Amino acid sequence: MREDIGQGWEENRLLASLPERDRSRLIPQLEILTLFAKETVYESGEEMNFVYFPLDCIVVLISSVESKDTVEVGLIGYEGMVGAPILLGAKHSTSQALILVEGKALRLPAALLRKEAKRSGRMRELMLTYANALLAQSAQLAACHRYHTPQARLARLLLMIQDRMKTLELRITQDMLAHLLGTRRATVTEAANQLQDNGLIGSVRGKIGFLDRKGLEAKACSCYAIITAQQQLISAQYRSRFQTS
Amino acid sequence: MREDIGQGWEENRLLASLPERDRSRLIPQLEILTLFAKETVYESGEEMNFVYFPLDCIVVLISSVESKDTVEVGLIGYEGMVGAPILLGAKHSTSQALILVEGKALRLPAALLRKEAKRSGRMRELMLTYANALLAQSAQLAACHRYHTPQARLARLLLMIQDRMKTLELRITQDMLAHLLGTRRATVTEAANQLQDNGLIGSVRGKIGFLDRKGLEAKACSCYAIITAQQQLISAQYRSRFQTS
DNA sequence: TTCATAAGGTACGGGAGCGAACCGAACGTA
DNA sequence: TACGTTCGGTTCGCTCCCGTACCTTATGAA
Repeated sequence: MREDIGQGWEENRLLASLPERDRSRLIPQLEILTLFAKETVYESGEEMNFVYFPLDCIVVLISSVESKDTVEVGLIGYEGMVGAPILLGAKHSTSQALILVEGKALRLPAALLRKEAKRSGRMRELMLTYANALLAQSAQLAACHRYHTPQARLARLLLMIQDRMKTLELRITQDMLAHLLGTRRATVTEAANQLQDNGLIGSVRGKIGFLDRKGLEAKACSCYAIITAQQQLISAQYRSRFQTS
Repeated sequence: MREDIGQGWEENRLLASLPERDRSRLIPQLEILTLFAKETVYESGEEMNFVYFPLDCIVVLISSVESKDTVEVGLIGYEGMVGAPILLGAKHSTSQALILVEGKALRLPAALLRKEAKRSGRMRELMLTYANALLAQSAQLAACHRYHTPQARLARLLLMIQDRMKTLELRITQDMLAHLLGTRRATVTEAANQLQDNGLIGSVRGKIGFLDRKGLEAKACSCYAIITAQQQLISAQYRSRFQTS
């Protein structure tokens, strides 16, 4: 019953939802580390050597058609893991994984994940369920980026980020937001200023403060509710299946 | 060594790639049926009671934000299966699955798939690998729909469809193509006429004929090559892992 | 043959977002 | 304090695509 207290696994919902037996076998193999904003976890096409369980950092999955033409296709925080496709037999990442918000994460060598997933059916099922959430998210975002206004998408994205943060201040540049939304920076500026004029956010150089969550939800497109509902459905599956937490 | 000849499983690459033992257990449980164009296999949010292995039909996965605002997020033919998320623990479909091209498919009750997947690690791995291809496809299409011109996307889509057909004549309306590309029908008309003027396709009421494949590839966006390469990588994994076919 | 319907062609105004560029201000680093 | 760099605000013309609408023609059932 060794615990390695302070590792912080309780902060990650996937790890916290693991059956006690599986988790205690996993924990000693986990390495805690700090991930810094704008660092790349996986380059597109690159081999995935580790999986990461975010504790308080946020990672975004990015798909691109040219080096500068990019869009967000997934957002990952403490509720999930980076590298889920490894469980699907993938060796190489098909998208870029970028640190959006600095913070800590636990990482595990891909080979060990494969071994443990083979051993424990429950652990495998749990993580596959999360992979399903990623798939649903990607599909929804495809439609979102196609149809919704920059402002609605910005509001949605900010809400999704905020859900994965503990503070009310987000360190991010409009340039980065533009890459995630697949628009120009100037478009983000306009959208952000509108939100600010409505008192929903406070936007200053390199930072965005959350002022009025309800108001943001009103401005956000329906995709926010859809994606959030899907993720909560997943969480419910965690609990109902494993009776943990 | 019963064979149930004529079931047609050889036509589906996933089934054909299964280890002989797994396949022979699966085949007696498969039911062959004809799927008709414009039929819905799964409605979005609906329970998935069966998985389908297309033989010569083509199914498209559609994501939507409003009933009329839709985009294609995945295309499935004889190389894959409809309902892969069931393997990820999903009960309900998160996207609509629509028959794009009429044809035959083999279907299997979801419960039986779960049972067989639990029994055979190889079968599970094979199908998860395909799920990974779907994930990659969805992500790539998100960027594609955001950045590429209607004409390039139309060419890409037509090529992807043609890859899954045996004939050179596709029965499809421009209205349907518009739904898949997430544009107006009028936009499809213009794009299709341009392709026709270049002698790449023959477009008549409700039908499109493929005239110049190389030419189409030249007009298609890079996403065609990217998605195709990913799918072929998957196929390579089938073979290398299971030494079948 | 008739007729309703489905499918495609075309046109028009309009607006949203693009690309590019420039400027000023804030930041941090020496 | 000074300076280079990063970041945000703003502008310009422009283009592509949208929404809408109307018309013609093919299709197939009555």
